[in-house]
Order: sequence, then structure tokens, then C-alpha cells
Amino acid sequence: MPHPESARDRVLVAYEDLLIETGERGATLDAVAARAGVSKGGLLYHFGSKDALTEGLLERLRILTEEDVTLMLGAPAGVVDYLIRTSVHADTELDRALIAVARLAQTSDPRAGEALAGIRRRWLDVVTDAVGDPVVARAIVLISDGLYSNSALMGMGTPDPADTSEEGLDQLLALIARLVA
Amino acid sequence: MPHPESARDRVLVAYEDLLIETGERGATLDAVAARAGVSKGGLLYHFGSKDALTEGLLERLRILTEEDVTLMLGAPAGVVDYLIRTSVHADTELDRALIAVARLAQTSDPRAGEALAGIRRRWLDVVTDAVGDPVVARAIVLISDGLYSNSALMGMGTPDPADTSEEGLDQLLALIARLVA
DNA sequence: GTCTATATGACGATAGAC
DNA sequence: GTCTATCGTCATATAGAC
Repeated sequence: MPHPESARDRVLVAYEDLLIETGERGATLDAVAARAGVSKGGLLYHFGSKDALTEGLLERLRILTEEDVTLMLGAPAGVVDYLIRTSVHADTELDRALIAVARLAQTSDPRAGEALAGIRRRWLDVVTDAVGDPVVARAIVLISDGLYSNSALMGMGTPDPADTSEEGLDQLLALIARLVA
Repeated sequence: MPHPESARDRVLVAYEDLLIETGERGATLDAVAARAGVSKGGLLYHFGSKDALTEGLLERLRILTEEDVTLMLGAPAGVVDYLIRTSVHADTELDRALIAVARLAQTSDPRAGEALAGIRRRWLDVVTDAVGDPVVARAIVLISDGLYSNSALMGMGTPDPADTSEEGLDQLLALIARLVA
């Protein structure tokens, strides 16, 4: 975010927050405006419609994804370790944008669904390159999907600590290492 | 469903359909009534409120889950084979109820989230019993979660054919067999 | 750039006829 | 058991002042 204090950016972050906390239903223009500290009219000056607001969020997700892929490719412990460890909700900027867009994807916004599918495809390609075997790569990305789904995407109360704890992830990665070897 | 033609059941199925196709936002009382072929007043005779409608759906999910666990425990090819193969969307009654409830879980209905968490816990227990190793069991259920998430829960366009095809599942199961052995 | 005020429509729910 | 009619509320979006 170039100018985090600008009203436009505050609005985008508020929209993200409300999607995460209350789902699409609660992320109304009124609520977003109140959270961002502007009036509804002020909000609609920056984003001419709710659709434009969503487009802004998708653009933000694209940018954050590119940054993440770069980090993943340069990760000291390797691509797989990076992917799995970042699959549990850690409240990073990417996490938050991803969860927010996931909320939109379920309510039949096709653009949101396509954006998520594209990101997943990107990850799968990187992992396939890293481990060689495409079936193993699929299994790894599916485990990542499962972790994400449980810890962040679905609002299913408290996720299994075995899945989200440092120790649980270590065990999982040891298991995956057996597949890659 | 005891009396599939009764208006009450038609309403419940219509609610499910609309949650799946259009998300929570589109599953309004008006839309559900129209789809079920009754008036809004007629709908509200059977379910006194939208909350009661949701409660009816959750009850239906509970019943279908019990049936599924029974089938899983008696599956000829084993528990793991059954779980993985039924993790891609196959349009069964359970699938549909599960997806519908998942839509509600994301928009902050705590009961829906708890229902899903309970089902997942149930599956994890059964798989842990079957394979012995709890870490392997976690990995298997996570792969199942990932498959579900991609093929049905998230509206992400066309899922990867490698994940949903018979052949793709066979490859995945062969990989899992290496972990269990 | 940001505000208030308002138009327009949809949603959930109630009342009461048949 | 199912209908029509209607109320109150809240959502998106517009118009126009400052």
C-alpha cells in the first residue's frame, strides 16, 4: 500500500476487514464507510459502486500474490516448507486479502472464483517444479488447501490445534518429506 | 426424506439448491418460496422464520452424516478409499447438504461452522482408527478437505480435472497407500 | 474530496382471507 | 395449509451542497 493513510486505502482495508469478520452480508457500503471513517458519499467518490470496490480488492490480491510467489521461490527451507507453513492463518496481508476474496467467491462472484483458481494453479506449478512428481505436488497443494480451508476460510469455530500448531506442522512436513524422497 | 413431495420438504430442498447456486445472498425467502412452488406466506407456515429454515437444514445434515459414517465403516475398499472418493463433488444428498451449510458457515452463522467442525472431527476419528498413525490420518483428512474445497465448496470455476477424475483419484490413493504402509 | 439528504428497491416478517 | 396484501427496515445508489 503506497499511501496507507489515504481514504481510498482505508476504505479497501475496511472492506477486507468486514468481509473477514462478518461475511459478504455484513460488508455493506454503510458498514465499510463507518469502519473507514468516511461517509457513504465519500466512499462512493473513490469507488463508484460496490462492484468497483470488489475490483479494487481483486487487484490488491493479485499484487500480494506476486509478492508471495517471489518469497516462496527464494525461501531458505524450500518451496514446500514455505507453502505448508503459510497455509495456516497467520494474519498476513495476503492471508487477509485471500480470505476476503474467498468470502466473495462462494456467493457466486465469478471473478473472485477465477482469481482464487489462478492463485492455486500458480502454487501448483511452483510445487510441481520443486518436487518433480506431479501427483506428489497435487497431494501437497491439497494438504495446503485443507489447512487453509480449516484454519481460515471456513468459519468453523476453533480449528484442530494439531493442524495449526508449530508441532503439528512439523509432523506434517516430515510426512510429506517421505513422499518427496 | 420421508415425504419428498410434501411442501415442507420441497422448501428445504429449494433452500439447499439456492444456497449452492447463488450463495446465502441469493437464498432469500422470496426466492426459496418461488423455487419450491409455494408463496412466501406458505413457506412461513412450515418454517416460522429464516432461522428455523436454517435449523431444518442443519438437522437434515446431521441425519445424512450419520448415514454416511455407517456407509464408510462398511465400505468394501476401506474407510480411506471411501472418504477420498466421496470428497469430490458427486451431487449426493450429503454433498448438497454439506455445501449448502458451508455457504452459511462463511457468513458467520456459528451453528453452521460448529456442525461442519463436528463432521470433520467424526471423519478424523474414523480414519485414525483405520490407519493407526494420527499424523497420517490428519494428512488424509486434510487431502479430503482440499478436494472438497476445490471441487465444491469454493465457487472457483472449473476444478482441476487431475483432482476430480477417476484416474487422478486413483493416483492420489496409491500415494496415500505408501504412507499407510 | 467529502458531506447530507433522498430515491428506489429488496428483504424478513405479520395479518388475515380462503 | 396455502394464499394475498402490507409494514418496517435496510441496502445500493444518486443529487447536490459545501
